Amino acid sequence: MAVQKPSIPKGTRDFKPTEMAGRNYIFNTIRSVFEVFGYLPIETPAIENLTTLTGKYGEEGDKLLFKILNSGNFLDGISPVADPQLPIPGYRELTPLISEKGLRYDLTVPFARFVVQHQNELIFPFKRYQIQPVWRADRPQKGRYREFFQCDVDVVGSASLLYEVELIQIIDEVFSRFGIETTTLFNNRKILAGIAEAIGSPQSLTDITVAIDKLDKVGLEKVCQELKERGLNDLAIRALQPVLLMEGTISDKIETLEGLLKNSETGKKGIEELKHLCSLLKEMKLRNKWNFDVRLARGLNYYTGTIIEVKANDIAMGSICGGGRYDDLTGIFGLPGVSGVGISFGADRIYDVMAELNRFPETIQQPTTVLFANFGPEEERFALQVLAEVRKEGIPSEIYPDASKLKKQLEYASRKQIPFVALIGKDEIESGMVAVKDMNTGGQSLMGREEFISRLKNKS
RNA sequence: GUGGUCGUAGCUCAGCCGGUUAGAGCGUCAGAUUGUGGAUCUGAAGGUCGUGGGUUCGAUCCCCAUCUUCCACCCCA
Repeated sequence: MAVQKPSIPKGTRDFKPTEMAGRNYIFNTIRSVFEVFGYLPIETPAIENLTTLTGKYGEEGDKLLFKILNSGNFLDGISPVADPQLPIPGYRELTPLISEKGLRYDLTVPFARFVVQHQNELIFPFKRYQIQPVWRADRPQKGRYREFFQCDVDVVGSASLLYEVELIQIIDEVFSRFGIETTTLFNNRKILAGIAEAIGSPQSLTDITVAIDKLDKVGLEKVCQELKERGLNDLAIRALQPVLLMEGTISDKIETLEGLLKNSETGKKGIEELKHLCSLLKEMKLRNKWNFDVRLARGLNYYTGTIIEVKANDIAMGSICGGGRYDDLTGIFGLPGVSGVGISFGADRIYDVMAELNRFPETIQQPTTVLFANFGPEEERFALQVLAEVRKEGIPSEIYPDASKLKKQLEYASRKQIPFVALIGKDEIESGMVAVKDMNTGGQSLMGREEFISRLKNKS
């Protein structure tokens, strides 16, 4: 058989030990912040029933779902070309027949499913965190992978704005610990809905949000042009101008919106929530910036209230954290009227930002503390005993597998950044001492076992 | 899904107008040095030129397809 070139699917990556050190540092930090705020972990399967996933992320989202072909003969019982009289079904019709499972696209929808399924066993408000990979059949590019980790915190079973505040505090704490300066932008879907109402086309909420989301990128003119293409009339577009051009402090913006939305109940509710949130946040003394931004839209269509997005200040990268409130995500699974709010940290993007900004602490690598050199079968037996003692003390240690030249053994230690090498040869066995070489200074000294171990303990 | 881009040794990259046996640096391995790493020197190994077709007397080079990389759009973490 011809050897095949080893490869992994597009948009996926292998992680070497040095990279894992950074990744674990990120996961551990985020996890410990989540726990400080009283969230508990759950996990859900990588694969879900396709019916759980489809239709939750909009039409675009459905296209990005990885679907799993049914096991066995997935064509059993369906034969689209057997009868030439019948029309050949499109992939939309065919997909559910040959695939009934898919890889999860995010952690929020599986969580909603989880909550409904276990509703009688959970304590509400239910606060959970979840750190697991998700998959999207997207085309890879900067900061975009087909397999990546999300770190979600959500709370369901309460509509309290206290949780919005809590999530923004979590964001602040996480990025402070990472040393990344961020800006947390938020908006409220109810305000966007109110705007759509106010300009007389409530049905074009999505079109409006998608278009104005691009304002920073493409400018006012193109946004208006796009709105026109999406079917908005000139009057509506003109009515939208004050929103698009809105500047100044949060209270300035709120004032503008109050004028515009005075006839929209939904809009007024949104403004009220916004004001409440801002007044709470003002008292929190956060270290990172935050701001209200009407132009923030977010495409995920299950959001109904506050929406949140976080960007790193010093680097061009998509959002590194995002989320919002969803009033009825559990409704589709048969549990209506349960409000939830949550955010998701993009661990892989955070890694990229940390790497580029050089924010990883030096101490995250945990290399072996001591290597026992190998001088042959006799010495090996003796070294093994000392090694066991050292390991009993919890000191990461290893022995070189064969009696290669010392040069080679030391080089191995040097490359693995192992700070100490224990040399136990015939002389040492006789005297009961250990020769310890300090790889940083190059110096070497003889010591008894107890001193040896306490020396390693202090250094490790 | 749309548009563009990249692919030559483990890594970073040369390779002239299409022409003999595809090169360099770094790394790897061995030795100089049989109980002492990082330096130096000597030597060696390592290539389906991403893959598959095509044009040509002849293709790493030109054409087509495909995979992969990176980037923009869409969308998003």
